[in-house]
Amino acid sequence: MNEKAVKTRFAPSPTGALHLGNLRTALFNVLLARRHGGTFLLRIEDTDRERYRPEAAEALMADLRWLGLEWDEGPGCDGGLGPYCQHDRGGIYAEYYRRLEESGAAYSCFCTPRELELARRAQRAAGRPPRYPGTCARLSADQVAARLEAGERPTLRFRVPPGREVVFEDLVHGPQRFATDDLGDFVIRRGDGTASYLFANAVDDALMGITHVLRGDDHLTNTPRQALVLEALGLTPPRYGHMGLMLGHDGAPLSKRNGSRSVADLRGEGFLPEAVLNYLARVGHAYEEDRLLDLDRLAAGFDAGRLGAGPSRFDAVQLRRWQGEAVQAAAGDRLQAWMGVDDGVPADRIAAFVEAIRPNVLFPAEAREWAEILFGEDPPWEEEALKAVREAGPEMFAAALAAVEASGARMDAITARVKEQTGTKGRRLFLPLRAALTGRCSGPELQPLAPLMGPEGVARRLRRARRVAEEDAGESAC
RNA sequence: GUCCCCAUCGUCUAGCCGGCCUAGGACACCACCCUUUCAAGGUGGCGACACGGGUUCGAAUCCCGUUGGGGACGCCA
Repeated sequence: MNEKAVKTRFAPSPTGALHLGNLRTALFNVLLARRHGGTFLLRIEDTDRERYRPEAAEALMADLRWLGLEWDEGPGCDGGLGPYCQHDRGGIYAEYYRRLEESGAAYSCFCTPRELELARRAQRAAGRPPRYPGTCARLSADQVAARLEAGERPTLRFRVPPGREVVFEDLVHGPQRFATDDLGDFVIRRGDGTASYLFANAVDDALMGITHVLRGDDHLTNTPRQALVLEALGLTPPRYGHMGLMLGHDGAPLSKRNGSRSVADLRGEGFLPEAVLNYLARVGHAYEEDRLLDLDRLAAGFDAGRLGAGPSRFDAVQLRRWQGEAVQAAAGDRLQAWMGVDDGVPADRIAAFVEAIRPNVLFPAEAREWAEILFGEDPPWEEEALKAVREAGPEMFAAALAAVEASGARMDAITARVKEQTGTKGRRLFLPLRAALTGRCSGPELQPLAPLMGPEGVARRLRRARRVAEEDAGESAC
């Protein structure tokens, strides 16, 4: 792309939570703008009063901010081309509707939803494509006036010119060509006077100076309609790039059932924004670098020409992989806040605690489990751990206890003593100790864990293990 | 039904104008190494050009068809 000023946008409709699929298109538009030093605009497409949810727009913006996807222009960030909520743009649209009506490019349609539905059903049944039959396309001015007089509330329909071809160059698909004869006349203004998507979205892109739009493949066939509207208005359309949709892990459209989650869900689970971003940036786009990249580097490596045309599937395993990278890379104090273990970990040991468990946790919930294991009074046993302790026998823990009395909570002293007195080594040495101290067979390195628990904590756990091992010995003796 | 899009390892993908591909990487998986445990790390392995025709000296790469998936055809966006 060599255009001077690239301007992209994200234009969600506030009908619900921001989901992974939408977020990905937002991300790519941010990346494209940043890559070229351009601007990224946010526009709220809230023309549908039926589905509009007032809190959704705020939530959406909060989600974008959480991810670091700030907009250069949009709500709360006036660039002189607002307003940026379509609900507030009715006055602007009115002028363009007037022009379309005047030139005959649009006409009033009095068909009711019921009639239209019936017509569509009949067409389908007859094996024909369901398209507006043109019932109102040739109403005379008098007829229209009379029906308006009678109180009918028509929609405004765009008159698709017959026998033409609309051609455009898609950023990811290359040259595209559509016959207007395959397009039915479509509604550009609802009966209640609000603007429909096909109209508002296209007009606003042009009015707001958008140069590039990256959107889902599902919009590819909308493009010729939008191009026609803009052409009739003498406005310049942006260049479009339609990327393959992100599907669920089963290949079906993304839904709750097959992996789709909202940004709010992800945040609630403890996903780090950079993990989400790094994952999504690689779905439908490839990076040379397969390590965690910040937004600037993600932008630097972004190339709209490398966007995939084919669909891709959501994969939770890969998302988790990036989460792992993000946790390892995060600064200690941020991780501390993220873990939220201030209540369960003594203040003077919290920093060391964070570093000790960092390699072994993906989510705050796991951090809290480790806090409970290390600092709780009576941490729970895992079955395998209990087994390991019983098999080890009480002598091992007695020896460990002696080491703690002599040298404190030091793993090296403990293992040396136990090895010396019982002759165990390797897995048979470490596993029972790990089990005794943590109640688990796997986890963070023991070396830094012991000092965190302190001599008292270590001793208490060793006594508990010895007791359990003794009970077991007694039982077997019977 | 009409129109449109897509098709490389299990997943994300590299492969853009055909030869440098006995198809590369990452994640996952498996094995080994390392570490007196688990994990991390290191090394290696498993593993794909949907199918059928063309074009060509030569095709994953170009063309056609088949199959499969997706989308649009809404007073949703």
